[in-house]
Amino acid sequence: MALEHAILVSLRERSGTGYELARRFDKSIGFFWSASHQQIYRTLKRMVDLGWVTVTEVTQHGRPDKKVYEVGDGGLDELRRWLTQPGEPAAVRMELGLKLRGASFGDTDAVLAEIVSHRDQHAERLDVYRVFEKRDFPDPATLSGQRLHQYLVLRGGIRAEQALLDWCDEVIHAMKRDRR
Amino acid sequence: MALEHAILVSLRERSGTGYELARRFDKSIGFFWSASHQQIYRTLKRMVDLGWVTVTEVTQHGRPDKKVYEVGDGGLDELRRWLTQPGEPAAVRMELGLKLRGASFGDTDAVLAEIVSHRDQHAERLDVYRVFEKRDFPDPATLSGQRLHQYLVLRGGIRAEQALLDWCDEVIHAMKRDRR
DNA sequence: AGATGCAGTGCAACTAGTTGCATATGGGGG
DNA sequence: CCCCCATATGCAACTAGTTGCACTGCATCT
Repeated sequence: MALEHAILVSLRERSGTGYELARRFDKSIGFFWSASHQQIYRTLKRMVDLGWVTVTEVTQHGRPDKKVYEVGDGGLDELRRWLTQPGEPAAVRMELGLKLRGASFGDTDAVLAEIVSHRDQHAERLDVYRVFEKRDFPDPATLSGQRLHQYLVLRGGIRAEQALLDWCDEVIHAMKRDRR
Repeated sequence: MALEHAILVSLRERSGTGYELARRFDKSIGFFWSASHQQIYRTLKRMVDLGWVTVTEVTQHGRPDKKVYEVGDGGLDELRRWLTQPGEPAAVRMELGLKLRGASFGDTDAVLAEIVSHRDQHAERLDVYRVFEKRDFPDPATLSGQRLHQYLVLRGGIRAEQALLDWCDEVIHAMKRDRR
């Protein structure tokens, strides 16, 4: 599984609490790997047992105490091991494709309406990514190392959303034409 | 979950055995929804209990007996219900993005090598899809109904693979430049 | 005063999906 | 003759991920 590795990458960039990790998985990391806070807490516990991360309890004033996690030597070893170990290319999972394929057994217009709605959501995400791109990486040609890698991951998100958006538009166009 | 619905769509297009379904999930349906045979057998059993599909045992000569599944009225109802019920847009899950983001903590060249390998696999899949497109849908402008939907799903696969391929090329180019 | 929201951690029960194994029939190749 | 392959179905045990709930404490909005 990769959640451990997602956590290792994120904690390596900056140490933090389970709560903070959950926030990150709603934002940057979450653009290409999602996880709920329950899953994160459970996994952090397991990672402590494995010796991959160390935990420090921090007493706070005015808010609940927290546990700050850091990547230990075992975690670094595992990170490096995972990075060199090849994996399978991602299997595409398009629920909308499934619905489209089944559309003629039900309400074709309802499926079309859902595709229109998804189209708009992809357009919105794409806008968000484009803003990040302009704001955080105004001059991509000068990037190097970790910063370059971050930029390239964002480029992947942009390409994925753009492809989904274009596909939705193609489907909407073709289905509207077919309805006439 | 959507496996039930994937099976309903597939069985609606043509009735068949669990084994046959598993074959289909290795091919056409599998391009956008994968499932192992164990999962399929278990789900089929549950669907019989739910009254969504009916099963007929067929004695065979020369090979093991089989169970042919068909979509029943309950299954058709469920299919229609599912088609009108909106769902979330797919969360993008890019393990390669994760590795890229973590690359600077380990062996950058190993990550690059994996991206090159994935690039080739996406190119291969894309070729397969392009062959299907030319062979099965030589004149897309004339398509209608179910055939049109099948074509559009294939178009989604093509766009997804093309986007992944282009992204891999962008990453490879940028990382090679950075290495110099 | 009460509601809402953010920060913070966690259990219990469930659904989804994977991996390894077991079993049976019959055909083809070494 | 034995092993592998294709057809065909399935259990058991595991890992992964979701959903719903419970608790604390402070700040801010109504």
